Amino acid sequence: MKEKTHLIHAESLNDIINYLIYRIARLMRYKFQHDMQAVNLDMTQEQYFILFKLWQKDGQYQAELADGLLGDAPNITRILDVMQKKNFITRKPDPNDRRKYRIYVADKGRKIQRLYNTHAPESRMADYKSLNDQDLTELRRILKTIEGNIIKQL
Amino acid sequence: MKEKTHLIHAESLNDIINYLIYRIARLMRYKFQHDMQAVNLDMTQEQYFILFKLWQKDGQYQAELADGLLGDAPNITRILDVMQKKNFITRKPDPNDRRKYRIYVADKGRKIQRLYNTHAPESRMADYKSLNDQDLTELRRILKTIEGNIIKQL
DNA sequence: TAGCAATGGTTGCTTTAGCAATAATTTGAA
DNA sequence: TTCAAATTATTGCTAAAGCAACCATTGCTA
Repeated sequence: MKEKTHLIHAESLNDIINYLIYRIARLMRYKFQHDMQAVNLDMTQEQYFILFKLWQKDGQYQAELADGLLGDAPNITRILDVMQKKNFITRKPDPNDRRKYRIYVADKGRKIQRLYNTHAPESRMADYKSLNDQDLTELRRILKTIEGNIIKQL
Repeated sequence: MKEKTHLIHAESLNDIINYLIYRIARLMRYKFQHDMQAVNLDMTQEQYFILFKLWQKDGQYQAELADGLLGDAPNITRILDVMQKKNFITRKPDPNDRRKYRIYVADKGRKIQRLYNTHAPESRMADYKSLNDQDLTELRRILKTIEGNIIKQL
């Protein structure tokens, strides 16, 4: 028993990467929610991700939004339901294919874009304090590698 | 405009670290679920985290389990409800303080410990393919740094 | 062209997660 | 000692997430 691969047999829960990721994902979500409330916005992180996608390309189909691992179709349906009620987005039926809906950013969705860009950076910045650009590049590389590995196994 | 800090103003959603973490957390959770089903176990990742904590120290109070960022008290209550129904754990009232309950691993919880240790490693290993020990040490360091930074802001 | 498979989206069910409020017990302070 | 404050756990509410089943529409093919 010389081979103690700490890849897997972590002694403590705190060294298990799944657990680290799980906790940090929750923390980020939690902090996001509170940052939003601080600027009087009732928006979740997931809703923000969808808005971000729409800012990049407006009028996407729901199926497109569900791609990129943002959840399955039912999940998107329900998140959009909430976002529509809040006037973040609008659904417009596609004239060429009556099964489809195109999703557009609505008034409040635009307002959020401005608000977020002016208020969020300082708070976001603090999350990465004492880490340099190389650290974050490394982080991205490693996370994307793991993501790719997992997807390959599904 | 020379200062393009890619810390914050990521061009693409895929470079935003929150999003990367969010997606990978979901992927891991998803994969965990399916790995469990492959060995005929109806257990979620969260339930596993709680079991892991109990394997390390049996008979913890619910409040202790809620610590370490495993969710707030109501969340733990409900997860334990499910785990109790499945005979993963048992709740025993504390004789010294009638508000408290001690949580113990039950039969099926032990069985899972054995099963998981025999079946999971290969699958878990594949997640980190093409990453070496130094990468993972770096990953832990960076994630823990971010976690610390976020906690400081709450 | 008639029928069947595939596609896009929705609805119902369960679990996780956070918030607020509540109940029961213990602690602490006047 | 008595009464208020803190602690422990629970319940109700809403949102997110995965699964299965479903409906309407489109596309394909026999």
